[in-house]
Amino acid sequence: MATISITLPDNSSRELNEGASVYDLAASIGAGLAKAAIAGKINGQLVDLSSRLTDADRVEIVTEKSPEALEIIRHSASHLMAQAVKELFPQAKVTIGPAIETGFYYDFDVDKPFTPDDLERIEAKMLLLASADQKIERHEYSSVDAISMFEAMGEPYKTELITDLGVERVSVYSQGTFADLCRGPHLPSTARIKAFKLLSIAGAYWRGNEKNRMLQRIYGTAFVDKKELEAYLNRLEEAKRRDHRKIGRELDLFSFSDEVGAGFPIWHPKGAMLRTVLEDFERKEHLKRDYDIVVGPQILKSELWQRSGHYENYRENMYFTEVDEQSYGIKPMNCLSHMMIYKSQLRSYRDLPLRFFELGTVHRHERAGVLHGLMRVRCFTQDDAHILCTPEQLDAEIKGVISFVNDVMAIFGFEYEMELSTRPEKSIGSDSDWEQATGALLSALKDSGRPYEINEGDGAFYGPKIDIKLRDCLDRRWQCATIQCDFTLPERFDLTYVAPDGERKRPIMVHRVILGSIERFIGVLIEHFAGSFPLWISPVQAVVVTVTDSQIPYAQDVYRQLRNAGIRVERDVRNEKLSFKIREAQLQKIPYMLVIGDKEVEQGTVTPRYRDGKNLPAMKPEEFVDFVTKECKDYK
RNA sequence: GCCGUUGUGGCUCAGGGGUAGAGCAGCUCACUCGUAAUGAGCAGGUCGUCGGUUCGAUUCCGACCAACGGCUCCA
Repeated sequence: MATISITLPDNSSRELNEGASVYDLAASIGAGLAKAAIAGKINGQLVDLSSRLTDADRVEIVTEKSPEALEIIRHSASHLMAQAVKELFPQAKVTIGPAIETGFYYDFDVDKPFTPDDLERIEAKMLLLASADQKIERHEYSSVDAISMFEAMGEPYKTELITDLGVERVSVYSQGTFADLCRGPHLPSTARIKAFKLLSIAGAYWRGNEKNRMLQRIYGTAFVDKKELEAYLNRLEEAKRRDHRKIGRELDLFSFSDEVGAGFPIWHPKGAMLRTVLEDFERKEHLKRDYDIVVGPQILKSELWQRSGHYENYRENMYFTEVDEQSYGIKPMNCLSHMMIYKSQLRSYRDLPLRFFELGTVHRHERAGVLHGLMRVRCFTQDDAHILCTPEQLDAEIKGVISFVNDVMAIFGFEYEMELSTRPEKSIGSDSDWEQATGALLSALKDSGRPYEINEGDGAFYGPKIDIKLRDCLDRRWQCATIQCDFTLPERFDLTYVAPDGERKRPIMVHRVILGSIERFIGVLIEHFAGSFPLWISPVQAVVVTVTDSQIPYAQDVYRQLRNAGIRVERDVRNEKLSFKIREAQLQKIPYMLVIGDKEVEQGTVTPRYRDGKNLPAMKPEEFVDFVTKECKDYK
């Protein structure tokens, strides 16, 4: 019999009989590997274990430990779920069911939406089908045959998919009585799906288009083993515990009220203090980097919004009001007053770059279904700036913004990722504008030395942009900072500067935020720190607690002294046991509890207890002031 | 905006066609206490809003509002 030669990742080679599969290769290496194998990679291409090898292939065995394993397991789990649904609800039409970052989902077209009870039944069925050890087999068909096959099965979505694929041949994976159009690869058997859980039901549009029919989506997750599944489910629980809406209420930071209106947070004293600290920080950091602080009005004449194009493109999201027969638009963005400040005088190239910074509060009428705590609101404050510069300066300005973002994220301890979005199909501006701006963004990204991704065609119609997504301690990503180049506004408002040669030229405008919105950023901070904010941003940094009533006069003195020194201190001189007061301060996540008993009164000291339970040595109140001041200066 | 779920005192939740309960929080009193809950008593709700069915609705039905999980959109 003829043999073929296969090269392994370590560059060693093996001889196998012609027609051997990936599995045969694994088996020839070792029984253990054959058992652990779940798929293969032939010349870099993921394939099933049953795939045939040809001479001179480079082959890698994918096991549960491989990075690709999870995706395959989840994809197979989604097929298993579809099979379970079809068995329990034969009238359900299957559509698509991919693996996603946190698990998998499958969309079904059903007359009656699934209920939580259904979810349990489906999961139970899946367990049964998994343990049945059904072989998962791949078959290839011509598209024509596949279409008539799925037609016969009464699966119109599948035939639509095949038609749209526009290819000659498609692959179909089957297990038991269930068959699904799929590229693969998959596990060799359903028994290999060992740890999964269905999580939730949701509506989702067919092909993500809201004009299409709404399908019923079931989300689930799957892992290589039960232990990892448990770990993930625990992480979900932890996220629930850290939910900023819950902690926001517990720490009395903010609230929402039906009477005020959906999406309009009201900031309680402690939340407002937290904001104030962040805003002061921002002003300081912007001034350091040669930004000018500006302030514009909350409402501007509607004519101005017409000129900017917002009226045409953004009207649904805007609030309007009319006074003295004059229509005004409540600003959804801060750019217009910044434009007008630029235009208030003749600008020379010597004036540029101009960097206008505003903690601008904007109102946007977001669709009702998208509101989410502080993460998505209808009234929020952006740390917004518009940089107006010459084309030659663009490069340095973008780099400056990225290094600004980098500095700020380091202070808060966030990791982040960057994405460049390039020219979309519908866009304005010349080719050279786009080339230059995209080039500037790209070069700044390369310069940053950090990994970045490119989203082809995902930019705004008015210019390319960099989105920055920070990662919190649970590895979730949040869009906060963005840097956008804008060709429209300078054009529409006819912004110019006088160039060295005396010619009028058009400046380039960069729109950027660092934290994004104060609201969202605070939401992220709350979840990241689970409410235990670093000392420098804690709304309450310390609380003076007395052991008994006899220490009250001294405690009042200490409180006054710290307040006067600018420490955000509270006092708890209630007639309660110390342990009770400690507990309350602990639940409020106050960094320092300054315990005052007879000993402290005698010595004129306080004994700070940190919220981790450890005491600092007793110290004079002024020493504590120095300590906190120093820590805050270092952004601790 | 769309699909689904939910809406009972400040918070967490129980209950259910005959106008409502618990714990915590609050208030009062006693205890004067050294690092995560001292005890006792008191008070607090037109059961999201508006309609309908009914002798009678907080409970059943409908509409609206809001929240929650998603979709779409986004800082």
